[in-house]
Amino acid sequence: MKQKRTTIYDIAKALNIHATYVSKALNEHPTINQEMIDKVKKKAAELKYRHNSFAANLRTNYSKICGVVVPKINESFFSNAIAGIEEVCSQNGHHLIICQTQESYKKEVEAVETLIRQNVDCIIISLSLETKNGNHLQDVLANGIALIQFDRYDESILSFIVKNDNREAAGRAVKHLLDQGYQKIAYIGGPEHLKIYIERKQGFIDMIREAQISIPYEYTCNISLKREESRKIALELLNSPNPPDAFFTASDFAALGVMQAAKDLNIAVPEKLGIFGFQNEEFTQYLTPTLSTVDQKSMELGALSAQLYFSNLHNKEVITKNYKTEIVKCSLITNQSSDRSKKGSPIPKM
Amino acid sequence: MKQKRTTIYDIAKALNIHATYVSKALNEHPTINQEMIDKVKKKAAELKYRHNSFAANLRTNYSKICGVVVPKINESFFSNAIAGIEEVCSQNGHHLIICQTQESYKKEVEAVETLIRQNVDCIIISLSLETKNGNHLQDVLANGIALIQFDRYDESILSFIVKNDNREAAGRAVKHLLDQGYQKIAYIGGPEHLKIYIERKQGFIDMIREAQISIPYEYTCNISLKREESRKIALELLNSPNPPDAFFTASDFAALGVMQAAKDLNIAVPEKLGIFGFQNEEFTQYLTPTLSTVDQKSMELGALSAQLYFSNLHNKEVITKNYKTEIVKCSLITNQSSDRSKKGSPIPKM
DNA sequence: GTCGATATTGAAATCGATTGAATTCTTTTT
DNA sequence: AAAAAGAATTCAATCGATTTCAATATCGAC
Repeated sequence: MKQKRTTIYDIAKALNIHATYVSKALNEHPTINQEMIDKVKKKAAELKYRHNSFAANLRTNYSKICGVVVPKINESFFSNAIAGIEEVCSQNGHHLIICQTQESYKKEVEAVETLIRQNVDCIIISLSLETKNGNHLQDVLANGIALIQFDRYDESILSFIVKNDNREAAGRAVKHLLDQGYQKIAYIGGPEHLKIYIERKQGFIDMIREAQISIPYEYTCNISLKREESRKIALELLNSPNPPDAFFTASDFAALGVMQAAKDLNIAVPEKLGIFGFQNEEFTQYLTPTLSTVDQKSMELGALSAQLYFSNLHNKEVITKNYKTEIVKCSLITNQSSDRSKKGSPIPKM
Repeated sequence: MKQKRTTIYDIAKALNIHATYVSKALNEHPTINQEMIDKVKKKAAELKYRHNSFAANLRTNYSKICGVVVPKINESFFSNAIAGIEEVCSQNGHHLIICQTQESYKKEVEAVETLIRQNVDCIIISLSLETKNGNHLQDVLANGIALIQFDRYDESILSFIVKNDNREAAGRAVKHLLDQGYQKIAYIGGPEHLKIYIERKQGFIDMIREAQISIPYEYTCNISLKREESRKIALELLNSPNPPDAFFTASDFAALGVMQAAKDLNIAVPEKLGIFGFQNEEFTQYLTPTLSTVDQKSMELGALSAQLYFSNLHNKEVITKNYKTEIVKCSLITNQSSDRSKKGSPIPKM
């Protein structure tokens, strides 16, 4: 059985004043003089009083809780984003309920449902891979809950969007490969119902076009973000009559698969094959050779998402409908897997 | 402004019955017949009714929320533990509020305070490195909130404890090193106000004693879990007149530092130096050579922690005071860094 | 010393669901 | 047909904080 907690009534009784007064004192209501505020606070501490969020939230209809929905909390991109969100939220006296979708659409719908039920003030979400559209987010808006999408979003839903300059960053990564002398660059991307993968591919195409080179049709593939799949795809391409001399992938896990394929076939990286990933997973720096990747500034991305809530949506009487899309610029991390300048056996950075 | 939600009163009005009845129907109270239950549920769905947790929780004093406090959600040990906790909690209709302490005592106290305020039913915690004692957990118990400590615990606090067989697992790891022919094994551990580090060291000592070998005093060091620190310590030891031929460390990050030191000094691993870590961080499998480590079965550990709540503490009128300590057995992952059987240049597993 | 203005404090309603007791309605029993 | 038993439904109180409005106290001015 849970203990009965100290309430404002207990404090009121102890001080022989009215509970209303206690509430006001604790909230430092302007009509209460400082002396009383101190007195009440002292007694509250003495009686180990703790504000009961439920009662307050029921009355005010605000929970000071942000719901966060991400595919996996243990992918570093997301865990860093959460760290950013948490920092900003706790600065603003808000707490986090975190839900994981495991890339499942069904779990995502459930998570959103749960968060609405929990009466969160705001939902910060990154869609699952299975999610084909964001219609389930309409419910969030209908309940007057602030909505912010980051990284993986559906732009047809009215909300703030925080994303990377995926297209430009992809372009810069490909440019780097070209600058290193790679000519036949293959691309392994993700499912194209998600905008980010369209953009990354577009950046790849932009740069290939700009360099006025042409690549065979089979060099671009949109289906795989996972290690094993990418490994197979890379093996096939590398064994073909006209193999690529570099890979740009939309995920580090895909790049890892490519690296594995190169090892399988005893192809030297970066000498014979350049590899460039995307996402800056922690493991990229532990590989041999270390993997070049695009850092999405995930922590900043998360922090910015939360900031948008506090500066634009929080406590705003009328939600102004001028939703913006904020862009966080990626930075390139060029590691050994794409760096031909130091030829010969690379010395691990470690 | 947040929307006003549909309430049981709205449903009651629509069906011309009493709100109480709606509540009971939705909860499938035994005195309500099925026909009515269906009718009410149908109308509820029609009106997009959502149960308001706050109102219910205020009344019942139960929130169906478990608070989780961990040092860092982005260390794989913890994120896997959280995944295990989440699975069990969601199976039991509970949600998670997750707090990060960043290994800071102050943040840990705040997190616990916050969770009590949020009226969570249960707190599952793993202490921060800075935490010297668990006195702040006394408040949790005083509020009748169930308490479960895992991995890093203070045994003087009355609670369930879920931990690994640290001592035995450490012993097995050291045994493995001995079996591989290493004789001069050094140990790098963590701060000994945390029981787990005492235990791991104890396991190390047990096995050294059992093998009837002696090691110099300076071979054991308790101060470092971090990469850079360990690297320095390893460099010093390896440069000493009587260098160790193997390291057993209480954390993978420390092992990583040792590996780095070996590389700095051009010492072949595992030929000249064996390394064995602890925790099974994801990166261990991406290193060259791959790092041997102890898998703490973190997901099971988390799941078991949550299960203890549901099977022993949840809805129990009198909290029976026979708290138990549950042990989850670790499994050894012997990788290249300690495996002399395949001599010569190791082929990465990848 | 009275009036009015301002500063303090109190009363009462409210948020939405739950719960046990009370009431009404239905069915069975005699 | 009346009484008893049982099922279905409603009543009323409650959880703890907030908030609006009313009441009282305090102070200065004339």
